[in-house]
Amino acid sequence: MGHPTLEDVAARAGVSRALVSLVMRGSPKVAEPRRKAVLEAARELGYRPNMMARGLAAGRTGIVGVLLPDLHDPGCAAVHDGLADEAAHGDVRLLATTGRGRPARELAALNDLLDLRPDGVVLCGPRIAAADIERAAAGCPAAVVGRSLRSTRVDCVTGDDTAAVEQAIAHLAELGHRGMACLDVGARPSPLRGACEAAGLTVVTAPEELPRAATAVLALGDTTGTTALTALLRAGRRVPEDVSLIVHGTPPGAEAAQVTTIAPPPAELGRLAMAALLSRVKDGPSAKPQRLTVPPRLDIRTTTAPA
Amino acid sequence: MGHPTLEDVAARAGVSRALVSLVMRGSPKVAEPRRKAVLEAARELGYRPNMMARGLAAGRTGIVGVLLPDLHDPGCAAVHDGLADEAAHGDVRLLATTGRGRPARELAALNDLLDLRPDGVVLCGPRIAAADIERAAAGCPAAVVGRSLRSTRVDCVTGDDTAAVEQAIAHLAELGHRGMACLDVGARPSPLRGACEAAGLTVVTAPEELPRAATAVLALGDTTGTTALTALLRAGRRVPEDVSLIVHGTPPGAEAAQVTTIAPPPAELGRLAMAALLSRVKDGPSAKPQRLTVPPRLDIRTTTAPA
DNA sequence: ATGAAAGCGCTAACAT
DNA sequence: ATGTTAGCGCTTTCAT
Repeated sequence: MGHPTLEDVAARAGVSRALVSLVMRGSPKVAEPRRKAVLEAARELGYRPNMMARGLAAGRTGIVGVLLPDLHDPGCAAVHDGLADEAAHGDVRLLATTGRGRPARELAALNDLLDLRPDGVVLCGPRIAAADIERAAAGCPAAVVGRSLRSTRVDCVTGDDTAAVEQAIAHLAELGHRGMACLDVGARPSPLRGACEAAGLTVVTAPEELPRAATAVLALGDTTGTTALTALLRAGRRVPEDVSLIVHGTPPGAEAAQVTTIAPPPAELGRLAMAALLSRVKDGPSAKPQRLTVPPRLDIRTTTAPA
Repeated sequence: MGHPTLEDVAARAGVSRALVSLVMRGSPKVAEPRRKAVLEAARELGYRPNMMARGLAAGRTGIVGVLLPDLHDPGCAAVHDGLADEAAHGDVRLLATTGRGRPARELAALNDLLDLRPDGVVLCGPRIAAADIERAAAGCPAAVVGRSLRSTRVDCVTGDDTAAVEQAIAHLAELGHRGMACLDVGARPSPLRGACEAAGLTVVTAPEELPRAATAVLALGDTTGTTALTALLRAGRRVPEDVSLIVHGTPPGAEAAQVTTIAPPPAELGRLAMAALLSRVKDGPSAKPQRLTVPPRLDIRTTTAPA
């Protein structure tokens, strides 16, 4: 035989199925002796509720699906932490799928998630078409982190990129730097590149291309954050004596390597998104979508110093 | 109304429910005109199969649950890639949960996974008790990556740690290094530390503690990998001129930073684990457990040079 | 090749 | 406080 069912537990405890169901869901209206007996029987049999059956019968699954573009992105990991923290407040379990870098797979992963009939979905930095997101949101409460959609039903939580660039530049300017450059390694151009150019920064895509005159650099991108530091150091330029470095993003090891960073706190983004989603799940589709913008946080460590 | 059901599709296409079910699962024994009509109707209604109902009725869910200790671990991300690659060969969807660093939460996450009645589960570097793993494996095919269990039903795939240390030391020795040290930053001591000590390496837990005499260091741990490099560089020691560095693990940016690494290829671990699991799913619990050990791979980049 | 009918394990409304 | 019952949406024999 496979897994024991509610019925098995009921038989062993000498009660009805419904009573067991009540006990399993922690209903307060079951007499103590009965409850004890039921729990005991369940334990003895090694019973575990079947979420498939429960979800089907209840019309809600208690699942919140999380779509991640890629597990390698440390920013997404931090967002997920925030999601999980906040999810603890609701009666909800997080289940993650990933697109592994390809939009097509991301869409497939999202569809797999939706087939589970989750109570809601969170899309982290989705690369799929806006129309696909909108379609998903039509059938299931949805929140998006790190991308701003014009939508009537999706909650969006994003960092304030322009402010981030401005603050980074301001910090460097305050330290007396005049020659600043922006380093955007990474396969695709960072969404921040535009803001950097607008702010008058020279943008280069490799450390060697940095103008010698630059005494300060703003590096873009989570994954390439500490890479910029090592590249600089190995090129024989001392940091921060010769050149100051600010990284935009939340690279792993930034703290250990003591690099100054600026970024919207990713866990905060996650927390806000989950909070918005949970309230949307509670209030029904009526709730009007929230569009939250989180200010960046500047963590001054030891890679920035006076010019 | 909520989501359209099989019945809705059947009604619209003017056929029976069973026929639609066959079409949805791609059965070959449905006449072409009918099939077309059904698919058309499904598309028009925006039908999506309900996995809860399907899983309940079919007795299998097509889900493989993946338990990750922590999304921040780049090694686990790579393992997951391998799992996903191999999973594409089976008719299976990956769903991930995480313990976020705490064994208690990891166990909870595992239980949530098991409640879904997955066709199988993969545990990546689990920190929970062996008994808990064994219990899980009793009800559901299970594979473990990165930890070796003595079990009659769990497949285990691990890297060969001793060989890794040996090869790292051999590589350094070949380059003429005699003073070698091992750097094990990280909250908990690395499982490799023992092997390093056994090999006669001095183990220190902070870069400053490295003996000046050491001309080569073996750094342990995925997350702290490039950290070791920056710490060395910023301490004014040139790499590899003054000191050679090998990192054990798969730190993000290792390639970009050109650091020499040694590690079992994590994606390979994942691929093997999923392959083992899928064959176990097919063959039933009868299959005897596989215990696979993957040899390390040495990636010589630019942080190691002759003494 | 297609349809009819019996569940899968559970919840929820109702009855007692 | 506890039991009865009718589904939830689907798969799967078994007829036809």
